[in-house]
Amino acid sequence: MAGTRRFDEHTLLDCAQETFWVNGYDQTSIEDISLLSGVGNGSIYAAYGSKLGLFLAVFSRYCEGRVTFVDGIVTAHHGDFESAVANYLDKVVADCTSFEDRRGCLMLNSVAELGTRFPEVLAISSRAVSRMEDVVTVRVAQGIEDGELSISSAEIEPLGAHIVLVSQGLINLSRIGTPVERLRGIATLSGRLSALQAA
Amino acid sequence: MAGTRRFDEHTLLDCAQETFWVNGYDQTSIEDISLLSGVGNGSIYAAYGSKLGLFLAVFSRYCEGRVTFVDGIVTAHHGDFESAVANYLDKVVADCTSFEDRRGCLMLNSVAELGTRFPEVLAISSRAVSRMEDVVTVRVAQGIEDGELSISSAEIEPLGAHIVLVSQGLINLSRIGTPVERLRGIATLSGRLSALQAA
DNA sequence: ACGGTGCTGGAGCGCCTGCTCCATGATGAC
DNA sequence: GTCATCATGGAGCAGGCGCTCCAGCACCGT
Repeated sequence: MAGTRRFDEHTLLDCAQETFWVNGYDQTSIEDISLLSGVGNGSIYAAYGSKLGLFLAVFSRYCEGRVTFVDGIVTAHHGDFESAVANYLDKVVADCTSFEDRRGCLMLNSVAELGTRFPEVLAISSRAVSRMEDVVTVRVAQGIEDGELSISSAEIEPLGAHIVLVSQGLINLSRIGTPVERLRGIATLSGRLSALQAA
Repeated sequence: MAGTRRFDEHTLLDCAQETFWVNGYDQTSIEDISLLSGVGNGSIYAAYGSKLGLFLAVFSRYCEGRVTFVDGIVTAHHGDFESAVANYLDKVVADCTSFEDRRGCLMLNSVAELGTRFPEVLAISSRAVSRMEDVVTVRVAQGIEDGELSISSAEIEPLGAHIVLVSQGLINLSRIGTPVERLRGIATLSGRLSALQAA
């Protein structure tokens, strides 16, 4: 077939993600992305149809990545339940404070900016959050099986959701510029509480 | 003095807040606010200087209101520590689910949309969050005094921050459309964990 | 009554940006 | 080697918006 795609989709999505993440959706113009990535706007519109189309491609990929990130942390860790929670929250804090501009999480930022306007953003986000909760909930269930914590079975799922919620709260605090040490202090306490260990 | 202000500032700020909250900063035009409030744009620019100036006036007032909201809930409640936390989280869930469009919290939304662009937004927000944490931390300290929970004094402040963080996490979940019953379930568990009561 | 002060709000300017169009040339089939 | 195909990206269009300007008028002090 003639006329095969010549631009590198991976590079384009990386550039677009960076710009959307730092500047937000409305403050990002297609021209910004075009200049940064070297891909002309005609090619972008041919491939994604609209600015929103490009954004949703970026956004879906990002959310997938976040789920994988959480899954990686939880799956890779070996240790009791309390240390698993502590490890998870530590990794989240380390991740979100690694950006000097404290840009937060593209998913959380986009939900706040675009949730009302574009239902697709809410749909993609809530699916991603659900999957994160599933990953954590599985670890909670395993903790019960191993006798590391005792809660009623009806509370397994809320506990998974609670832990994910706490991680998002930490990212939020980091977004407003909370110092790392303080974040770590809160994360440590939150982790112990989530593992039902009196402080 | 001649030429006294004729438009009602309270009405203007209410209209502006509503529009900024529902549509976000960038999607709100001065003309929108002008039409909704009946105040001409010349008057708005005379009073606030710029779109950002108007927004910051709205935003400061909103954040003040949120601190007062939290303070009112915590101060008005009489009961043991666990019920105080449960009551606080319940009220927050009730508040943010009372909007059918699940618009979330103007403070959290604005931090996400404008945090990078306008440092003033971060400054105002972090001050407001600090004050909320202070209010809750005072109640935690009182709980210790009353012998309702035993944690080291170094953990009083992180626990206050943790509880505020959880409330923001719940608002976030509500923003993506989580059903009320599920929010309440998570809030109940989170409350018990925060009060160091095994579930 | 009267005059002046300064608020008011509609009209308009300039800029930005999402999107379209099209001449170009690289590509692959034959 | 030749040709048809189609991605490419710069130029341009149309609409929206932040902000300014100014003529008019409501208000208050005298």
